Amino acid sequence: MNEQSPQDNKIVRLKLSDQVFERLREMVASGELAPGDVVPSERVLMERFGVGRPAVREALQAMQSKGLITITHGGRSRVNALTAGVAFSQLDDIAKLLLSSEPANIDHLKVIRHILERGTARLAAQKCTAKDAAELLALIDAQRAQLGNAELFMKADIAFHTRLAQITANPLIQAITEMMLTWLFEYHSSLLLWSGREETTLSEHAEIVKYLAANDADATEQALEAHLSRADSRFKVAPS
Amino acid sequence: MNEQSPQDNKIVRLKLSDQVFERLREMVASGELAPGDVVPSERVLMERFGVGRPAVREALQAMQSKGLITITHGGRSRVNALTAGVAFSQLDDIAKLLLSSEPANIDHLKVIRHILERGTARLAAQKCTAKDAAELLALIDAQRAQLGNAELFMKADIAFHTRLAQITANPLIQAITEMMLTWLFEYHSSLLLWSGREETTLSEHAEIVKYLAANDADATEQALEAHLSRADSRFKVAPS
DNA sequence: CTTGTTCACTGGTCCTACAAGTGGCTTGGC
DNA sequence: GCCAAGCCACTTGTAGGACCAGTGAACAAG
Repeated sequence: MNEQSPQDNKIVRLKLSDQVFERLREMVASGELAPGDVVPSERVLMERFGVGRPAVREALQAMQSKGLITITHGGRSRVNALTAGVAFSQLDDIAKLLLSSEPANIDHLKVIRHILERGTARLAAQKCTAKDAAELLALIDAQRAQLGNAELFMKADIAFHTRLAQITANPLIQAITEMMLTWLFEYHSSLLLWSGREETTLSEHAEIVKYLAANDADATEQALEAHLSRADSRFKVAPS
Repeated sequence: MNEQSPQDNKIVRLKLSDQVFERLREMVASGELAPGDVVPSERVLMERFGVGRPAVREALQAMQSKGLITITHGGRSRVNALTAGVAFSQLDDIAKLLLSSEPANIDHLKVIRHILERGTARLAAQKCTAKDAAELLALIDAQRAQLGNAELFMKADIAFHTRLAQITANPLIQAITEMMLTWLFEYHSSLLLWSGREETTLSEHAEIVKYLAANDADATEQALEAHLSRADSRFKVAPS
């Protein structure tokens, strides 16, 4: 018999809207509501579940905030394709709070970025094709074209790292990489300072691609780590 | 002048409830609403923002689903302490869907676990103290006591890996580690099969602690990787 | 075939009413 | 003086009705 804490025995009442949400999630999980499908209207769901409009609306709003459906005023709500990116986007609001309320969280996030991108680099090096390498080189050229525009340069930087992650064929890695970089960039966009090292960034990117193309996991990992260690200075908060 | 996609020019109307949510989030971000504080009641917020009760309720529900506040029926809502764990818990619902809808996502998640825990192990090996090592050994003993109970054994396993992550002094790493392990465990709890290798798990844990205590980052990483590679077989989906 | 209009549907917002739950204060008993 | 029980004013949960604002399909006119 399983040991339980006293709280395990408590009867936890679910709100009506939570129960409606569970039903809707089950409909998505089972395929009864498939991506692209129209979501039954509020009035239909009221009748089907025998509840009032507030409970239905609360459940639908929860579905939308989790990225499961898209609600349009006056239009018919639709079921979204279930992707990692959609799922993680619900973290955006609170990520902003976590990063602004505790400056140390910026450094914590950087550490995770290092760990994830090093592992990603190793994996990508094992799977990199000539096409992958060519597209990464094209992205380096596109980034070079943005010299002089800090914001577009950073966006191109994110595109490079996200495409690198794509080589792993792991959609979760790709989504998490893009999400973290977006947070680091967006949070600091107002503090971004020209570091004067963009050419260094570009040549480091090219070096990484060289090792990726050679399918050299160790060299790719080391080049990536060196790149990240130097690039971190770009994300330092300006002295106050 | 920044290049913009056609969508950047669209006028996006914010719902009233979204605007109320923004105000509430700003109050949390600014400290006007601090952890432990009572959240103003629905009636007070209706008056303050000059909106109807539905808009206020929607915004408060969004705050709760993001873990920012706790609402109790009949009681006064409270502001939560902002932690990574609270933030990530909002992913639980959709993580279940992602993992059940696409079996490949289980493998994708395992890959990320490998990458994160390897990096975590390296970092932890650099920071491990005798106290850390002693507590890990105690957790191994506690896990040994759960032989014969698959569910509690797995919970003890999660506790071991989470405590290991704690050594890094990075709350984000700790929260993410615990979250991922909980997903992998919970999702498969109905499919869990005795692998007969629990003693191996325990001795591998002890080996990891030995290298942690010696502050040997390379050996810790390799031992952890070997452990994860073997342990992965335990999470295989039973043939259908 | 294109464009404009209409209308039935959709979601957004509000108000009123009542049910159910919580927490603080008061009172009575020991 | 302390503690427990009860009460009440507050809270959130749920519902129905009403009206506003937006969308999309159908149809008519040019």
